[in-house]
Amino acid sequence: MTEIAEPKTEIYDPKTFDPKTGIGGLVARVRVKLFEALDEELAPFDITAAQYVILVNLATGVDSASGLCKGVSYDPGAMTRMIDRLERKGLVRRVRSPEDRRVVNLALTEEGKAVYPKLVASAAAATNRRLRGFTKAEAQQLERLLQRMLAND
Amino acid sequence: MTEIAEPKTEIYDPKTFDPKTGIGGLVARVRVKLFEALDEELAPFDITAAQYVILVNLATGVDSASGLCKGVSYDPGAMTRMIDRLERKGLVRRVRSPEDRRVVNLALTEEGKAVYPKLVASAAAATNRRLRGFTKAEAQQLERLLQRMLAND
DNA sequence: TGACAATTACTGCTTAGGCAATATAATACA
DNA sequence: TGTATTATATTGCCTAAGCAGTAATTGTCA
Repeated sequence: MTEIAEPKTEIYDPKTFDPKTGIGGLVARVRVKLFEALDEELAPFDITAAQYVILVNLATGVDSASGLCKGVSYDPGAMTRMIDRLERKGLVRRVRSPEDRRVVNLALTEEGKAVYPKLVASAAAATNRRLRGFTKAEAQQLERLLQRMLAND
Repeated sequence: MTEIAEPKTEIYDPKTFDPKTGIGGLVARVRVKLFEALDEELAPFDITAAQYVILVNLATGVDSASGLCKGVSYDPGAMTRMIDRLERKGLVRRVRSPEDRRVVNLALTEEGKAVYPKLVASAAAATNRRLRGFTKAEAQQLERLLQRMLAND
């Protein structure tokens, strides 16, 4: 019987796997801490971490609701309401696209563009707080490892 | 003027910080992917990833609602209802504590104990899927880096 | 002892995301 | 051309988490 060479990818043995210290649990807890720190830094601007993520995407090229949904794995319905909130705050503008009349083009307003750099600086500060004690090389290595996990699709 | 020696911990420069590739965004997206994989693996058992986390804590020593809240950074009200759901499913049992009559002691039912190992194996499989291409050493290094981020309080 | 504070669990209210159904517009193609 | 399929955005409904307020119990300490 010819066996296909199966790559050895069993990092965790299901028999001995410790769910408390597994990477899943760690990632979840780190994410909570990072979002807490970010919400704290952004509170003076009355912006939540979730809203900040949307603004980042709009500031860096994404210009439609469907593009946002794909970029941040968000439900279209939730996205509509998220944009409602950002529009009410005067940070985002909706403009029906002339080329494709199904799409609503999104863009930061002048006010949105004005606060954006401050939000980014706050995010950097929040991240730095959590990375206390890290060298730059360690932070970059962490980035690379996480990017490889993301790439596994 | 005497300056206090400030440790150099500025991993990210607020001026040049790229929010798209920052560790915060990466962690958030990796977490989404891990939870998707976990939900998928747990679907046959009709258990969500969030419920699984609670069961893990109950199986590994935590025995009260307040203990759970501390362990998983969860709101007490949300926890009450989470336990309601697990109790309805017959996986968890509430017993008023005789020592401290404020607390409700929690424990896995026989049925809960019976499925638990299968859930853990599913979680290991879900994690392994995301770690395809990783060596064991790389996975352990990722664990260490995440643990250090958690320890920064 | 007795008054006050802290802890634990719970309930109502609000906010917000996921899913399904819908309307509109664009695209494919027979 | 006309019809079916796909894409985009929106709305309603359901679920679930956070927050504030409450009741019961325990701890503190003057």
